[in-house]
Amino acid sequence: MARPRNTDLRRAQIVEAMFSVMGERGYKGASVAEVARRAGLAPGLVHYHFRDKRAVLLALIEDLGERAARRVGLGLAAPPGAERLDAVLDAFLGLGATADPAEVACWAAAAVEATGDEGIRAAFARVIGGLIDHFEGLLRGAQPAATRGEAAALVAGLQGYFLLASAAPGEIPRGTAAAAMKRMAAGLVRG
Amino acid sequence: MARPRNTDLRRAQIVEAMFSVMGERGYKGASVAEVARRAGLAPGLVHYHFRDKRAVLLALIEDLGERAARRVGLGLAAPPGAERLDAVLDAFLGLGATADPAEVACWAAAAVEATGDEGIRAAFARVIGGLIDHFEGLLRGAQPAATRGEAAALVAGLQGYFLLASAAPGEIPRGTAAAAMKRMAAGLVRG
Amino acid sequence: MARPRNTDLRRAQIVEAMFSVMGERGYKGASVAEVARRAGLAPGLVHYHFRDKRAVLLALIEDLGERAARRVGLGLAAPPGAERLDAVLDAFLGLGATADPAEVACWAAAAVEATGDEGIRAAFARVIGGLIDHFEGLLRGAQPAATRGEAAALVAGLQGYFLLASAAPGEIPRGTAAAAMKRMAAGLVRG
Amino acid sequence: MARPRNTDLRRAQIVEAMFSVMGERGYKGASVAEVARRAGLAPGLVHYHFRDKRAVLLALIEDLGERAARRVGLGLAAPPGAERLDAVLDAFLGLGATADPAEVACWAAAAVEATGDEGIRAAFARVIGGLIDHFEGLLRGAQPAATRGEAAALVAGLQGYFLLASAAPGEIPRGTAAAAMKRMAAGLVRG
DNA sequence: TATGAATGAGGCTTCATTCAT
DNA sequence: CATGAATGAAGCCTCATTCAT
Repeated sequence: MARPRNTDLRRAQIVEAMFSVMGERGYKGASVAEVARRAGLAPGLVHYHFRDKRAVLLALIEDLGERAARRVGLGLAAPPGAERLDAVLDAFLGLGATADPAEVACWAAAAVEATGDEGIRAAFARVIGGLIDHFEGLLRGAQPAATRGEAAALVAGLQGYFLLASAAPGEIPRGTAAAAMKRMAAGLVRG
Repeated sequence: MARPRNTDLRRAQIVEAMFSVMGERGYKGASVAEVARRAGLAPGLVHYHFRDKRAVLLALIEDLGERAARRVGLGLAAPPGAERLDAVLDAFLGLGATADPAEVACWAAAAVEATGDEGIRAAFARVIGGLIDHFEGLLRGAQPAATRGEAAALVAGLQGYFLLASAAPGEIPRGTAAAAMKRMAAGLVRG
Repeated sequence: MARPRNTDLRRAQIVEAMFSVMGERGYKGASVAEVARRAGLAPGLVHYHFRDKRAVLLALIEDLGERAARRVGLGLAAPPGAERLDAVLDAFLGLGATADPAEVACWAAAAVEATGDEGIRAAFARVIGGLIDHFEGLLRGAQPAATRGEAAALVAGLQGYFLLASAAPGEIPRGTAAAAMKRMAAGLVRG
Repeated sequence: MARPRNTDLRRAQIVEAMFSVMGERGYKGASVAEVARRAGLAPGLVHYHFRDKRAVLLALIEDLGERAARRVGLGLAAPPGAERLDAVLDAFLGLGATADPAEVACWAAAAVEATGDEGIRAAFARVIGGLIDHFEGLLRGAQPAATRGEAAALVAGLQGYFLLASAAPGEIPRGTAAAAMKRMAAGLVRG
């Protein structure tokens, strides 16, 4: 007897739905009702598995970090050094087939919420910090004198690229701007 | 009676207040009542001078463009070429004393709204396009072969810097990351 | 131009409606929507004039205090001393035509909320304290050695009478129990 | 399998938990989930053992009656007459070490619910009636001409004392007001 | 009996917008 | 132009109750 626990599954479903809705409407615009609907769940269930809407955002921010880590992972097949950095940048810039408008928009929406909320900011900063860590390693692989500040600038560049790709797509033609982004990164490597 | 028209003054007050509130709480979080309060006006007056809240955002986006143009103007005192580009970047990165958290946060909040609204997106894109124009000229001044895609990447980098400075300030130490940002720009110039 | 302020009127209407609804259903059972309906107002208006539902309760508690003071006032026509105490007790016990089920039930409902909320408790205590003050004076008028503890016991007795008249009316036949209540009070006066 | 029946135990646990929670938050504020948690049971179990939340309240009211009867019992060790009445009053007024905030608050919360619900009112009235019976006997033991109305007034006084001790403790100093309460009771006995 | 997930109604509150003055 | 009250639609959240296991 006793129902089997399925909280992890449900939480994942809800975060996924929040990901999708927030990508379209931002955090405030993502109503809990709509998130539940898109997850195929009853409205009340969201609050059974999460304390409140904010907790869903926190979980989503973790999830964004994992998605980013996966993208980094995609590039690790390449040989170390400049080539590997290049491959990872490709994975992020979506030169391949991995571009995802929702993911891109979620980063921006999460950042906006982070601005006004201490706790969100901390979670967001942790994830961004992890991303910078990854890029610091990649940069060092190509240029041993690379600094953390440079890795941070690189991550900022990617976030900005995401931001504009989402908010002013016409002005940021994915191909050419992405190529220029890589050239900027190359500037760091050459020192 | 011929009461002197003061619509322009009022509109500016309201946009300024929106700028301030939205910098703290985002667009959806900026209630009309709070905007009015911060402008020192009665709530009803906002809708006398603007059709709706969205119209205030549109006006604010214009305003952000003008603020950016002013920053560009700050650098025009420098001699043309690499030095001028450098001076303008300084003005944006706030290496001088011009950093403004509200401005930075407003860009991100506006971008998020642009994602989900055709009209906002168009206005935002126009302003971003104008900014890219400016940087395209600056880049060309330093390196005649520079492309619009490179200018776009540069603007994206600045926006990303703003985003993270606002959302994860601890991870983006203003000094070192800003310096790296300039080095990235230099990479573009050297081609 | 400019709308005339009518906040005081509206607040009074809302408190009156809360008085009525809460007398029937208790505080938690008194939904803001029902309170608004009974006041003939739109639901949102309650929160325009009061920060939240709790603030309405606080205002209502003040109001209960004023209603009680008015009852005390009714007895002040009687000559000082035992007669005046007697007249005030009559006013409270509703031996006359002043019994009001809602008032009686509101006292109990307010007391219950006071139990679990520091701020409500403070407001409730202040009003009860004022009532005790009145009765202390009345007791002293009849028996100079009377103490505040005796006044407190008398007020407690009245509150208990209200409570049971509201919750177990069949067991507290208004006439005979009220008479006994007065006899108990008389016991205090004789010392 | 013949699992041993434990319904009575479970019901008692649940009533005890309701007693505890309701003493802090009132009836409406006592969520079934919190009651279950405090009973150490799963939420669903409450509705297995009770038709609904209201049924728990009805059981709790019975329980309050039994607690009161036990307090009366405490005083029965004293010799009949005025002394016994005195002892019972002591047991109720908590002059000894038996004061229990939850019990006191539960009486008030139950009374409030009784106001708006026929069935609850009946159950509450029955318990109050039983209490009045006890006090009628006690009063008669001390003063043969005592009436039921006097017993009712006495019980009302005790309930009011409970009410204020719970809702405005600062205004009802337990010691002196309790002493005055006893003096009021004495007034009845002397007739 | 027991578990804990699921449901859906309803409550409080916020807020863009309208309107009488 | 200006004021500030008024409206009503959502939105977030809680919770009694049901149900599959």
